[in-house]
Amino acid sequence: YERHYLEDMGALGVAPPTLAPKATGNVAEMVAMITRLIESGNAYEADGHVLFHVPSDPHYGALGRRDRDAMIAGARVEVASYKKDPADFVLWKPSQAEVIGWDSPWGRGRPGWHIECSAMIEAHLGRTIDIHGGGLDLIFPHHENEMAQSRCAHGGAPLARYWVHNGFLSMAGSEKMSKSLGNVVTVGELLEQGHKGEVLRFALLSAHYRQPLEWSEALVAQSKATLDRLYRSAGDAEAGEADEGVVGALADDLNTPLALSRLSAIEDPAALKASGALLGLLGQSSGSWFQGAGDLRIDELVQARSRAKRERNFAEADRIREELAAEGVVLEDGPAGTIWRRA
RNA sequence: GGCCCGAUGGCGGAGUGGUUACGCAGAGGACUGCAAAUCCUUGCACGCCGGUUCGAUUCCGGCUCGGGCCUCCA
Repeated sequence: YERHYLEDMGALGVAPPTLAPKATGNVAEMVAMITRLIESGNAYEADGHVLFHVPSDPHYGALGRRDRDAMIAGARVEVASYKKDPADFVLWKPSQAEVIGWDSPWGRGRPGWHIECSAMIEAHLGRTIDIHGGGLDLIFPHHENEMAQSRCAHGGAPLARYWVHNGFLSMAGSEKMSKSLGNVVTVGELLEQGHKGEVLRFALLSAHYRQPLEWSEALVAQSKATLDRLYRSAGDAEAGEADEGVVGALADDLNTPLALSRLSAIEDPAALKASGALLGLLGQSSGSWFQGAGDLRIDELVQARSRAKRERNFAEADRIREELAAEGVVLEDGPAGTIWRRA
């Protein structure tokens, strides 16, 4: 599963992570953090569980911008009897014999969801990190709780300086894409359908990360058409200086749609190449973009057609062009001869 | 029910208190043996109702619609 994920991300031009810790390998760190939270009075043991005591943290609720009363008033789930406060959440819970578990000062059990992240961030990145990302749906409770745990375990030091939450991808005409609804389209499937990873990347970048994005065939087609044009105008130039407009758009909270639109205004191919690189685009040669690995048979057919054209045998020339069109190859006659590309 | 976010032309999407991008698709023209590509021209919008303002797509309030969350699991 992890391998597929990394392959898909690679196809989209996403850089691989330098560090990918696993929760199961960091249980000791979680236990240590929970112990500290108990010592500092922010957590307590009850009925085999260890719970974070929300009222002990005066800053709780800042991220999700909700107050405690609203949270409690809106609660849909029964409050477990062992909680001191309805908002308290689990740091450690007991495991039955058949469930995976680790030994701890509170008996055999497993960590709660939120503490995993807090402990691994502390262990691998330090107390305060620059940017913490995640989906919009994780703001509450997950990130709120992570923040609270780390803040209280670190004497008030914030967990992250900036929070970046992305909007959802949805399928045209349906609700949010989710495995349980069965309306997913995977990167792997799209690649198998013949879509290029770079096209998918462009499509994903076409909406601001905070906005929802509705996935559709039309979106993919538009992205492909736009990239085709950009590749034509970039040609095989060496990357030069990136365009200031593109840099400015990205510097403004990663405004990728604006950055993409500014790509279209760049006339200098070297600047276009460099600016595209900032977005992870236009990295291929125009030859590999339009023709892929190349094809000798197509080259020969194109030459045969050029001969026919020279003899003004347009019927034969058109026949060859249509034959190639049928397999998705488009010909363009220019002053320097005929070039071909895959549609 | 509570809280939060969004609503821009056929489609994607930026942005703004007054002249509003850009891309894709469309239309017309140039070019071409015909096309393709390219270039030129061109039509098309700011959910609804109020308010503030000389003026609102932009600010405020309400409404409608869409999306997310409300401590079960991760």
